[in-house]
Amino acid sequence: MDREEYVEAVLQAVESIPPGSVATYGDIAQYVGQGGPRQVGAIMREYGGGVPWWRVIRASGVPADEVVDHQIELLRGDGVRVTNGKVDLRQVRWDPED
DNA sequence: AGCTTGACTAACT
DNA sequence: TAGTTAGCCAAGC
Repeated sequence: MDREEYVEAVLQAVESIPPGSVATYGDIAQYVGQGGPRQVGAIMREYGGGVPWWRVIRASGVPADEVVDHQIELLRGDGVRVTNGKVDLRQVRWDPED
């Protein structure tokens, strides 16, 4: 699989995250079946502009340091419960089944 | 070919 | 609960 295809796959995965849900970088990597969390993060940095990138957060439930503030707002706008700057993964974690 | 870097993680302390 | 450490994977030099 070429890097370009990998990027597409990741972007697609992110696009398929429904409003009100979030996924971790690791989840995306796992879903795509290739690369790792860091690769996903790198892609979001470059090509994330066209997808709901704010629904992708760290496994700890906290968004990337760069965009914490903005991202939290967007998430809340999606109806995601955010407690003290952290997302409650136990309840809004994305399930590919949906 | 070897080293550095980073929207990451999980395990330890 | 908060810091640190080691592992991770691909890209760029």
